[in-house]
Amino acid sequence: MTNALTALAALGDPTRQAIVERLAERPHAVGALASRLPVSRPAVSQHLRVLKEAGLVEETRSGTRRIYRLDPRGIGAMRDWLDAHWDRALAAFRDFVETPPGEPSE
Amino acid sequence: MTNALTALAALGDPTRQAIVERLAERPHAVGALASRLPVSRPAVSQHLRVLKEAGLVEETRSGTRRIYRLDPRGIGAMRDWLDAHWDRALAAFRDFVETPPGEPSE
DNA sequence: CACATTCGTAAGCTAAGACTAACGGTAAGT
DNA sequence: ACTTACCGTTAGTCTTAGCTTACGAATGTG
Repeated sequence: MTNALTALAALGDPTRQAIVERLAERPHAVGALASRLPVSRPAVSQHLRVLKEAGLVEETRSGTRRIYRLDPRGIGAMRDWLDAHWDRALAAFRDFVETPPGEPSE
Repeated sequence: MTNALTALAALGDPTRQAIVERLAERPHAVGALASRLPVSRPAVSQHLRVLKEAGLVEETRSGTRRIYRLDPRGIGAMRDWLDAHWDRALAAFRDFVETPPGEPSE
């Protein structure tokens, strides 16, 4: 799935943020990620599953190891979502400034 | 605070995502937001506090009402973070393709 | 074939946080 | 001054989800 809201929810966890930052440098195996994180290897495995279902990482098998790397499409979907809301926020801000005495909502 | 990781954590909750989408359209008062969400008004108030501390929304008072609107700076910080990781993900992907038999991690 | 390595999954525990209800405070109207 | 409207805060409950331990599957090696 490449849903921006699902991806945002997946990146809400600090451990998953750290995993994404490591994977942004280069692809990693599960054990290599866990050795540099304050959580156990199964915990990393569970986080990788969430990130994978959110479309943020991809998996390739190399022997008994699973190599994980970032999926640029997932990151791109989030960026598009933020771009759209950023533009709309600026437009809403302009409307807010240009109409001093209005009813802003229903 | 305008930290991208804090902002991402704040946007991890579905209710806060819905609030941000409403605020992207136009500024809203707390009660107006709660009337269109499946949660109570105090819950919306708590979510708005988290979003405010994350630098994603701003507050202006108008009588007894508090008008909330998106803070473009917070959205911009998240977009910058994603841009950086998107670029690094592409670079790491190139390295991965160009080095078939390597040790991908330590 | 036996053994080691790497990893995913299941079960269980625990802590974080999302929610509601009740209360208090401030501003506008009459 | 009294009432109404709108909102933040607190206390408390309860669900969610992240973590660890234990186990089993898959691949590679001697």
